[in-house]
Amino acid sequence: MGTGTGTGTSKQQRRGNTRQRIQDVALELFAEQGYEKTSLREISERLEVTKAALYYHFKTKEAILTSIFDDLTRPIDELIAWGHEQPRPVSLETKQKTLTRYSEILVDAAPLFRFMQENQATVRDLKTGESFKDRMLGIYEILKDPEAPMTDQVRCFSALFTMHGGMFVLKDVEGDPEEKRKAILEVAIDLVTRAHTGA
Amino acid sequence: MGTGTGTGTSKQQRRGNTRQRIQDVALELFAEQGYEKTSLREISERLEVTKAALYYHFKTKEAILTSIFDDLTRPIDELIAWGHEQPRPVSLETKQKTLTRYSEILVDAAPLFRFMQENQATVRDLKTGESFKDRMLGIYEILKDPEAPMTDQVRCFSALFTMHGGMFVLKDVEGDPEEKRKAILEVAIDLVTRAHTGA
Amino acid sequence: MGTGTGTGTSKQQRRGNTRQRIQDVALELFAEQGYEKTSLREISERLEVTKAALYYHFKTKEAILTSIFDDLTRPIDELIAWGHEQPRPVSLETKQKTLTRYSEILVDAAPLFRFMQENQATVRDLKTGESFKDRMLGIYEILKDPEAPMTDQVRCFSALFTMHGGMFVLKDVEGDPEEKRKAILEVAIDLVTRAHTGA
Amino acid sequence: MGTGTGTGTSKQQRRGNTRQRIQDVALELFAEQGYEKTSLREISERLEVTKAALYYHFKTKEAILTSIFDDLTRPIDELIAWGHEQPRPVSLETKQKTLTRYSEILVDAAPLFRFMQENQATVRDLKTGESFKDRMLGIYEILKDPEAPMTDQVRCFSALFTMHGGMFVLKDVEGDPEEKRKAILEVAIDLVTRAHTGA
DNA sequence: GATGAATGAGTATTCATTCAT
DNA sequence: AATGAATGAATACTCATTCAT
Repeated sequence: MGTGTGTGTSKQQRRGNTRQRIQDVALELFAEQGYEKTSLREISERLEVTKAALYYHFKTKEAILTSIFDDLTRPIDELIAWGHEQPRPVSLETKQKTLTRYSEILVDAAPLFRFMQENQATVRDLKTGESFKDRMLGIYEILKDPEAPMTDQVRCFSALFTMHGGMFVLKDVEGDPEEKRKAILEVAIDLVTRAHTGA
Repeated sequence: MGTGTGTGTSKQQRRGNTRQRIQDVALELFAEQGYEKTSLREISERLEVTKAALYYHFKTKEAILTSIFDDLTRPIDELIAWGHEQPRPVSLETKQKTLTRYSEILVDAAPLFRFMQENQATVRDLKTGESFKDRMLGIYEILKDPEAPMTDQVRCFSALFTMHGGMFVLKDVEGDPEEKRKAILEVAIDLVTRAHTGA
Repeated sequence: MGTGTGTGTSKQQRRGNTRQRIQDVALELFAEQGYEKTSLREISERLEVTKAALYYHFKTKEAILTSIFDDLTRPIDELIAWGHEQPRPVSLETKQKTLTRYSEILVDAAPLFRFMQENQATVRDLKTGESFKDRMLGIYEILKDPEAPMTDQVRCFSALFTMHGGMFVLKDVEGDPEEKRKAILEVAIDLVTRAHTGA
Repeated sequence: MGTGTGTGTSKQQRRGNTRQRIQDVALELFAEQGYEKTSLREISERLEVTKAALYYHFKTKEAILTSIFDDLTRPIDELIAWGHEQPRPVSLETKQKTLTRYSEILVDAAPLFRFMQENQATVRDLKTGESFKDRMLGIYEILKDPEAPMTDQVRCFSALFTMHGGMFVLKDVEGDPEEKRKAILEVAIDLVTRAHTGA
């Protein structure tokens, strides 16, 4: 279904979508080696353009990163917005749905999340980074019950950590990826359910 | 009966413990700003010595980091060793004890763990980093039951993530630190217990 | 009709030939002070560009040196190629011609050869250095007669050493340069002739 | 006849001859890698002493080199002195004897001469270096005949170059070392003889 | 006769960024 | 839409040397 007839990406095809290609390659490298350790030279070499070309499309190195975040965090923002529109107190069903959708988002944006987890120190003082923590707290707001005891609050966080961490460490464990994702989701939902019902 | 009456550390006092001081300052800065973003210039300036002095005590920048790890990961290695000596199948009690001790270790070496969590991308390709993952899997080995269903395997990982993540994110939540630590530990133990009993 | 009427090189003129200028200045300094003792700072200062500019044109310090060699050793390679195409056994005439041409090459690339002679220790473990020895042996291959007694073999080497050494030490002896070069060439040819005829 | 009974050099043995050992190791390394590229750290590590110890025995790095030269160039100075005492005009016999003795000196101090040849650029601006050139000219003074034509002057230099160069390049040629040395000496003597007789 | 600790000046190299074309 | 050429500031690291002990 591809438009190209030859192998690889022809110069023709490349025209007009360089911006996108920069983002793709950058994310790939950032995730692989970390933000600091990835240089613009590396990115431009892999794209077979000059460093200066990157500056035509983005004002700074940080702007490349930020733009990637912007594209990919939109679904999360929508999820948060949706959650916050739901009637209070938040129903168990809504919480479960939130986790389910979050799990899907996580899979779709896996490289970005991997990057975020592994580069917190760097990302922390990017404006974008700030908002990541906020987003996590945004999801947490949907799940938590302010009246519940501390252990149940922890359970809600735990559900989130389980999903974040699980995505990347379970690679080292045998088993079918989709099955693993489901198991992770199940544990997360279980945690939140128990926090909700106070079981 | 200390010799110094004034404030600050006199040059006298400093003699002989420079190595230790380098490690302290380095960890502080690494945790604050990340490994890559911390330069040897910064470390040496804060210590009021020259960069070259750092090189008298450590062969490379990485060696500074490694030496800090070596000192602080010993307790974990001991815990793993102890766990692996316990009779198989591992009793629930042993698992609980493991988590409890791990929790204490985590608190003691908090800055190091914060650093590790936030600099995974960097730490990954340090030999030392390698071994961190191994250590986590080492603890996991004690907790897990290879026969148990996938969800229970996930619960064991979840317990670990909860402890790691909890330590640092709960800062942003109100409440007494010690109480929070206990709540985290409780949730972790609960997860492992349920995995163990298959409840 | 040059654009500059004043002394020195205008910035206009310099554009586009920086690479060449780096090579010129570098060779000059390398020959004057040795490779190790010449720093990139020195080169860049003399060129009135920044050190980073050097790195735009050459990947490393060694690459500067290598590039100079590449340009200047081509004539030698051509001479060797020519020599090896000649019918065997090599005629005396061919040998004499080889020395004559070699002598001219030596004069043209005098600073480079001076540099090589005086920096053998450094140049030795550069790939480029390797090939210098090979080149010398390449010329030697044309001159030598494998059946001849050891003394005659030595005479052939001696002819080469005489030319190499002569170029630089005879500076300290009175007399017209061109005349001296001719005398050197004559002695070299004489050595090879005697080796050839077994006189 | 050695005093030690064990293998290797015991600490006992080492006492009192550290100065000598420094010179030995230094020359070895200087010859191997060049003067600039050999650091005092390297020397001290190979000797299993501290860098500071070197400074107990020698005022500077250059002083180590100079001291080595002083020890080893004495024979040459004696040869020159002897040569200059001979009646003028210098007889052919004296010239031949000079070359013969020079050849022996060269073999004895081979590493030093190898070093000198390969590090001329470095050695040039050491006071010691100056004197090396002077020494070579000193030998040349004995061999040359100021009235002789330029080609014969060149022959005398050529004899010297042949000996210097020959020592090190003939390594790459098959044959017995002693036999090669003799062949080299023979060629050198032949050159000087022809210069002397004007053949 | 030597060490432990440190310094000051230097090195090659890399990076994000700029700008005229 | 992109390049070629360059910069300024930084970085990790090395070296010869010093000096109190």
